[in-house]
Amino acid sequence: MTNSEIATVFLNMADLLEMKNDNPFKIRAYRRAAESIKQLPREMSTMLAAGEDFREIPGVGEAVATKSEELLRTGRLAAYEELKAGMPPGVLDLMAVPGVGPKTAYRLAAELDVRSVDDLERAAADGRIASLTHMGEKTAEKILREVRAFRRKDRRYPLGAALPAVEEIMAALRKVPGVRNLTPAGSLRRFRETVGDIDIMATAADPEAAIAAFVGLPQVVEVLARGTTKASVLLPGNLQADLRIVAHESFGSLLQHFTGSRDHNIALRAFAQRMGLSLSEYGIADAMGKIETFTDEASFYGRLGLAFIPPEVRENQGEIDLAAHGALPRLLEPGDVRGDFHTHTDWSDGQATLEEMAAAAEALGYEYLVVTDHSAGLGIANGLAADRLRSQAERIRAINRTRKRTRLLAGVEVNIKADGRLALSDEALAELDVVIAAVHSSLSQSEQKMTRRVVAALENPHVDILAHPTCRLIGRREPASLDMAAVIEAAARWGKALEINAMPDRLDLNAAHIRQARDRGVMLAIATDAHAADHLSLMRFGIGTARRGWCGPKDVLNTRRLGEVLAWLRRPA
DNA sequence: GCCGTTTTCGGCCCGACTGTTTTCAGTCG
Repeated sequence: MTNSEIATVFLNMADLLEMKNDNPFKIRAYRRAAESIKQLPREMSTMLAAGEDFREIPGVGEAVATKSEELLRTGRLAAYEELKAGMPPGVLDLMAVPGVGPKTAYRLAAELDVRSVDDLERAAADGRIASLTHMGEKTAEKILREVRAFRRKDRRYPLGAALPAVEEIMAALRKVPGVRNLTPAGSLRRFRETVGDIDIMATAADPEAAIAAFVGLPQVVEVLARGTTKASVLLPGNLQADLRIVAHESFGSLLQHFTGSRDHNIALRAFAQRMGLSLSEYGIADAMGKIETFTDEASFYGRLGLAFIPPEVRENQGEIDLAAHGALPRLLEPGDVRGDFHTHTDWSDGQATLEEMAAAAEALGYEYLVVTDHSAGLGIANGLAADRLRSQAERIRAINRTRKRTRLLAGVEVNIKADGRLALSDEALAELDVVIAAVHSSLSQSEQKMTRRVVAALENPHVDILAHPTCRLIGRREPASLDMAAVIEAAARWGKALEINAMPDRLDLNAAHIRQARDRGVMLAIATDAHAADHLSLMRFGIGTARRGWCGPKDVLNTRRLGEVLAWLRRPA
């Protein structure tokens, strides 16, 4: 049973308890524990096998620890089954519809025998919902609208699609006179790999002009709401974007509030409360109720005695305590990056020539660019066998003689075959500056098999970096089942680096695994997997993901100078 | 149910919006 399955059980328990009007703080405790479990960097099954205490997990105490263990050992939870048995069937499913919470779901299930979203739509359409006490026509209409939107709406959007959309909108709004402080908020600002909708905040001399410009953008498909300081629109693909024009004096607290995460804000308010202060989006109130306002986030956090907390780590994962002690790590910044470790050219399936890639790397000011075309082998277009690889390395050396600013390193992305052997001989690999190894096929192997396979590749003394370790494609392909703790352990033992693949649809490793690897002292290499010259600019997605994994410059290989990188590559096997 | 540089008991984040209501409950972020 995975962490996310366990978390779902506790979230469902919280909903069921809420339907029964149980103690709201108990309900919140279950939700907090679930959130904490969902964000764990390690599988609870692994922790159980290692004999670790679940009560070390924030928000998890005696009860949740025992229940988690029961779930892991038996696959069921008696208390949960009992709770469900006392409730109308299907009641939890109704809550998938926005606007239908536990109380509404329970009433509809109990009083109208609504058991599914389909039932819900019928009950809303035929007047039964409107006939209930404390509900009416408007409630029924809203539910009907939400059910239909729910059916056609894609849930979350990949950051790689949302971020360019936001930048386009902001570029247009920047041209509106008097618009200042344009900043994205929400999960996009925190660099989550997917976002639910887009939130943009700004101050403006003439808010209504800013709103008018926003709803008038050419990419707007539909205007959902338009007020004097806030508007919501639908972009292509049903992506919702909100613009909020806020007062300048409260911009800091408002941006902080709308950046979240929810859990970070809850924890921050609890922290403030212990100081006798009360937080809201409008500022910080003292015991007398006097509100102090903040024009920027740093002074808002500062008033609480906290260092500025970067948006990427605002997930209630210990950042508040560290900020209170001035002990937050300095996170990686774009200017720290000196090169890229995973790129393709037209020698295999890339689009650009070696020279074009070198020129693009120079334009970025890189000290080095590692060329890692695919190896020959199973299912990979135009992969290089040993002889072509040798020719490419010669060509690279020739280019290095003419270009001084960026050094090309000869590498390969060698395929890890289904049995864990590599697609190139040790002799061929030995001639190269950098070897990255990656799985590309047989992705549905069992966890044991896949783990053994990847660990075997890491064990090869010529392999330097494991690329896109889980092979996931966000929204399209689930990660391969892989015991990441074992992979990290292997990388630590043999001094290998793990890749943070910066392709926005990969972002692999993910933030939780990055933090786990970093905490274990494993080197990380951020790489774009570029298949064209302009893909080198995707590095920022890798940097954002590394920041979500708490990485600073020393945790990341490509912050090193060329000489240090070459020394690292010669490390003893 | 969880948790402790105010507590092992007594607290637990805050505000807006909506709809159905004579004062508030539910939902959301």
